[in-house]
Amino acid sequence: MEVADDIAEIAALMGEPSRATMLVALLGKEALPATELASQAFISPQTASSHLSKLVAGRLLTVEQHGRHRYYRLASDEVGRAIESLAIIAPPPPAAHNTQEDERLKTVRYARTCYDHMAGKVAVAITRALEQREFLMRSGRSYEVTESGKEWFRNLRIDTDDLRTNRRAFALQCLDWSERQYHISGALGTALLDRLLNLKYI
Amino acid sequence: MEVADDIAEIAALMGEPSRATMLVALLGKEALPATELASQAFISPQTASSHLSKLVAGRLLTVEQHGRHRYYRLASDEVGRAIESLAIIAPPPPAAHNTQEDERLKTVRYARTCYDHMAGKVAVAITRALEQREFLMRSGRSYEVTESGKEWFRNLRIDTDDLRTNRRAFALQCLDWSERQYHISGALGTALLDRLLNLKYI
DNA sequence: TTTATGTTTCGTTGATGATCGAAGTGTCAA
DNA sequence: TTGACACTTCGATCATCAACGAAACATAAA
Repeated sequence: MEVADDIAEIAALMGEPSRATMLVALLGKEALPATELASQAFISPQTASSHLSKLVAGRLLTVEQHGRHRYYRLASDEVGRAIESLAIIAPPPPAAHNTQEDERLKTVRYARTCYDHMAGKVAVAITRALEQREFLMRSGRSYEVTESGKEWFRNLRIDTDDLRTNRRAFALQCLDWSERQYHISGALGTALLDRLLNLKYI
Repeated sequence: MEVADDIAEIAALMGEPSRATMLVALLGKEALPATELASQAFISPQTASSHLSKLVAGRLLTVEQHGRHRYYRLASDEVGRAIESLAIIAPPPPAAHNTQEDERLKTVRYARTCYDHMAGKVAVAITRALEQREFLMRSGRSYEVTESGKEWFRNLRIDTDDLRTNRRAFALQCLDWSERQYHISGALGTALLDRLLNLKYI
């Protein structure tokens, strides 16, 4: 199995805790120097160097030399997506022990655009608020907009009837790995995000 | 890093060649017994048993006992998606040595529904055909439907103007890992697939 | 130049884990 | 009951690889 070996190679690179930590660290930031990554993973610079060179050889990271620093970043969006897709399968809700959460993790969670649709704390919060005010209702795997919801969206100059024409991608529930909660994606989510960005709410 | 450890655990499970082979084998089929998986991975039943129990413990697979057989299957669509997302990052196009391709691989590639949108050989072939007849034109990251294309779709009772109302998810290019080619996804792709399934073309 | 800092290479150690033989349990068929 | 088959558990072997100390290299500031 040619393909399986390729997959195994990539997965093995991500399957080592120190490397996984560095990769996740790079999910949030744009690029980080080797020393910073080493300290985040609690390993010595030598060990980090070894890991990083493997990640580069495996095409998961790219390097850029600036003076005596070497800045590492994810090689592509696909790598980021792959890491997220693994996070989604991770163990079920960790039994709510929110006490003193990791600060870096918060940064990642906060207002992450998630490439195409809304995600992260903002999106989840907005979605929950919309649900509580009964502007949005869950319906199987997607959301329905209520009458009062239509009006609310209209105030934001978002025509839900217009978007709805294509029912399929209208307002899907989308599992956000960092919050492990559902939020809206699809056409409605994108329209909402665009609008909020225009209004500079975010 | 709580999250990173979770990711590492999942990735480590996928990062062992024998396990990866079994997972990929399950991507195509619905469910397979332990012995079959063992032979596909070229390992003894004992070793396979060990791997499979780890995959079940890691929530990547589920088991179902039928008589003296145990049928394993992917635990969820998310697991399938994660495996695919890893395959996408795999080494660049393997330099076209199509001679005598693995038979099982072909089976996976053929007419794979890819959960939500069209994928696999059929979808790629259809998409390319549509492009060649100039029913479809690439435009950045999405596709545009030409005038002659509109008519062709209308014959299939697919109203492109209707779908187009929501421009965003209308007809995205979607990279299929098994073919490493772009094909259509989004509203148009789904509508086309539904129609073809109804007409029993597939 | 000297000194400090960022990073790599080398060599060794130690732990983890894949593998299979041997032996066991459970299920089906004769 | 007696086999045959599907699968698991146990135990031992063996290879892989993460980790760091030591040393080297490279760049930048003193």
